[in-house]
Amino acid sequence: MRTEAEPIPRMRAEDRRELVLEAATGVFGEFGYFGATTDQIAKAAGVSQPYVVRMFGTKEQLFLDVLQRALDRLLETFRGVLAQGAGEDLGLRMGTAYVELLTDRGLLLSLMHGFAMGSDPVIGAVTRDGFLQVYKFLREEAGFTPEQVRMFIANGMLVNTLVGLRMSDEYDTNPLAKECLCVALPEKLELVLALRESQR
Amino acid sequence: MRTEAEPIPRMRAEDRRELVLEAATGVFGEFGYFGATTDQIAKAAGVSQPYVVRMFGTKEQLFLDVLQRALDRLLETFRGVLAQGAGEDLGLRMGTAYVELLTDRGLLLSLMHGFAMGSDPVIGAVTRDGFLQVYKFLREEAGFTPEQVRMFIANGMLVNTLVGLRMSDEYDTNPLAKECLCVALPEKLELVLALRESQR
DNA sequence: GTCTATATGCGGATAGAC
DNA sequence: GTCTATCCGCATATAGAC
Repeated sequence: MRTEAEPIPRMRAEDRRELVLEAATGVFGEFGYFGATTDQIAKAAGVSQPYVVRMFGTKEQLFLDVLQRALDRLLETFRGVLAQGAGEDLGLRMGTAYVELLTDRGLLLSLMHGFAMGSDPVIGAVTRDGFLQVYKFLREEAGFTPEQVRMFIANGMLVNTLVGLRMSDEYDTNPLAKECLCVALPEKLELVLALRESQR
Repeated sequence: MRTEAEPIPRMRAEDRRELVLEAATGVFGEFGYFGATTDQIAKAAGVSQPYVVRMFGTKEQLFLDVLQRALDRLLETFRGVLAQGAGEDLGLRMGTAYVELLTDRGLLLSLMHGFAMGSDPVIGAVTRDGFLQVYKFLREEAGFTPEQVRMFIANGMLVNTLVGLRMSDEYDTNPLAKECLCVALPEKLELVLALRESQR
């Protein structure tokens, strides 16, 4: 029973779309493509489930859009760091920027879930291409040596894994988890720990 | 209509269980926990879907058993390498052994999918513990320095990612994919490429 | 030890009103 | 632009026979 006093919250399609993409990023990041439901995403975005499907056509298309958005942000962030100068500490600054992307809940984790879906004919093709875009950027734009690229990406995947594992949840209670985090994420530890409170 | 000429293939529960675990490892590795279905696993193992559920109680328990088996094999493999001597090339030999584990289809990929499920109350707890077991082994048994541990695990996660992405599928057709693989997996490239044929 | 038949619940998608 | 109602298929799990 709606009255004029409580109007349906409408907004421009573009804004609503961004809102849903943001919500979907968080849910896909936490549960993966198959584990996430369009209803969870809808609730997180504050809209109805059919509307989510309506906006993107299919769940798969929504996931692809989430991946594309995540990739765009990642490259945009890296280019921003590069634009501030390409000194010897470029790798370190980009590593820091990478970890700071974790504040956009699910962004890197959605990509990670995508990386594990290489055998899917459509999602696999998109994620492979996205990964290669990043590789190409590091080599050709950032000017990393092959060895630097390898180390940079490897460390990124390590960060993804530890965040996906929620290892920091046990930082205070499990001494081994604390030690593992200190060893695996030197320089980045504080950033990762700072995120604990902000997420649930 | 069965006759005595085509008997139902029975076997000891233990053997059948191992058969199903092997099949489940492959399917979970390819599709992840939510993406895989007990029916796919049953077909891969050559048994009926209800029997798979009957044997393990629930799909979740089956996945947990798959993860435990994978972890056991991983540590068993590492201990085998360590037993052959702890020279300076230990890291290299263990890295090679790790990649060779890829021949057990889905073993490392199942673990990777588990790593992405840290927020699941039960699966997350198990995978965190498993990851820490490996960390502990590397530090305390293999005697790696913190830096060696970080590099070793980071490279392992990089291998997982590229395999999960099926990047090697494009080795022959996409020059950038080829270059990326050469850069990311020096020393391990041949091993990974050799696996292409053996999988589908 | 293993199957067939089936109950049940859930999730993506569609129809159509407002 | 956004919702409610609902269909339909699929996947896990159960019941029970052989």
